Amino acid sequence: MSINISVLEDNNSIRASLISTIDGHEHFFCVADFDNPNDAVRDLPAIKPDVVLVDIHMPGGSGIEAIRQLKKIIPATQFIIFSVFEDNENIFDALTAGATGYLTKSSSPEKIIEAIQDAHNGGSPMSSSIARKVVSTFQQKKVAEQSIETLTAREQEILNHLAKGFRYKEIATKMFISIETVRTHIRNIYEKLQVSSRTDALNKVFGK
Amino acid sequence: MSINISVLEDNNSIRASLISTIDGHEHFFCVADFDNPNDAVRDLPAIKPDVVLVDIHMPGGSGIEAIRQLKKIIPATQFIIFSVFEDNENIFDALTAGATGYLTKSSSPEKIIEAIQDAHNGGSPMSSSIARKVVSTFQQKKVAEQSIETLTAREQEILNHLAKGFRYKEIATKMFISIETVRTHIRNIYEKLQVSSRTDALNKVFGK
DNA sequence: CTGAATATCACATGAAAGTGTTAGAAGCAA
DNA sequence: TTGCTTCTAACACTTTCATGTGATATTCAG
Repeated sequence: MSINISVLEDNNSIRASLISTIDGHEHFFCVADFDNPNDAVRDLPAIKPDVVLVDIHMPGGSGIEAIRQLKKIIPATQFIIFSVFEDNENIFDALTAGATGYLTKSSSPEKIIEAIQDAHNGGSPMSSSIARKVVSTFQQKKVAEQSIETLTAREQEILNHLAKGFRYKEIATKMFISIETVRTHIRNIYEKLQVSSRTDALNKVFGK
Repeated sequence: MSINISVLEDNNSIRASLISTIDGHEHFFCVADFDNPNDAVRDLPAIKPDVVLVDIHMPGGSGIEAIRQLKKIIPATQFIIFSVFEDNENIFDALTAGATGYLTKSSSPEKIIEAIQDAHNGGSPMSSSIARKVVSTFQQKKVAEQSIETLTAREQEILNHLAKGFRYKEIATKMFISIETVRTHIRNIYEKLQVSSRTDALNKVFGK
């Protein structure tokens, strides 16, 4: 089972080095390489490689933007970022654009090979320090979760319905209680959360 | 530089195996082990280990719940899940509860040692297949991003104000337009998004 | 047992939000 | 020019929401 790979990287020597790393592996084939995003966006949809290694900063555009466009056309292709940068901004943007892996340029050839294999097998290769940054975005909700704890079970239940956009009437029906009871609970919720509207309450509890 | 580690795992043989893996390493010390969450929540705050390996399913409670409680008291301690399960539910819950790593029980002793080291050094050790599940939650926003593109600049501006919970009157003042105009824009926004309330619109655009 | 917390229900009032319809001004493209 | 889109604005009407001020029942800990 062979893997077809493409490289998008403006630096000639880095690109050459990547290609030789890839072609040095028995089942890996570098089927196309580009030094600018435009050519890549134009040609890759016809080539449909399994995996593409993508640099972020290139003269002529961002590799992230290229991924955003290509992922719509060839969603089965896996994109791995290959960048010197490790900041939250780039990582987050890359992942939302459709990248499934994130390598730093200091990665060894062995790591690169392993990452390509991982991505092709449905994994998301990334260093554990990058994973931490991804994970930490999940944990920023902890502040909000404290305020939710002051609510009773019934109140939390109603809050979740509010979050889904149900009207008081609908909530009442779903919970087999009167609309007046729903009102009362919501009044208490708002008081505990120190807000005075549905949207404010949701913003307070479920972050922005 | 040595690392103090604790183990929370109900299965006696697995726990013993973990402990021997840890103590077999030069700079690792297993300073405490527990076979149930209650004892761990009671004793760990005084012990303050650097890293804790935590099983999810135990008679007496969930390891995830234990992490949730402990992380508040000893936030510097790193928690690594050690579970047979690899489903979205558990992974997501564990990370929001405060776990920074996620290992499956099939991990080799070498991987375990490496994971402990990673977690202690600020990383989030996890397999690339688990990372993929984390990453995919980021990418689910793509559907929403398409619907936002159909909105005009002015409409998007108003949508953002809606998201912050401002009332029509406030939005009108901020944007130097009449409240009637705000209404009109919002009517158009709702039509484009195929919704009929503020909350529904926000859920549609800014994921749930 | 008693009081606090929770859950339930009610009525009144005004503010806010949503719906239907219409319409003028500006800009841009065919 | 004609037509389309966007931004702007207004009026009428209905529904939903927020607030104030009550009340009763249940549960559970001290």
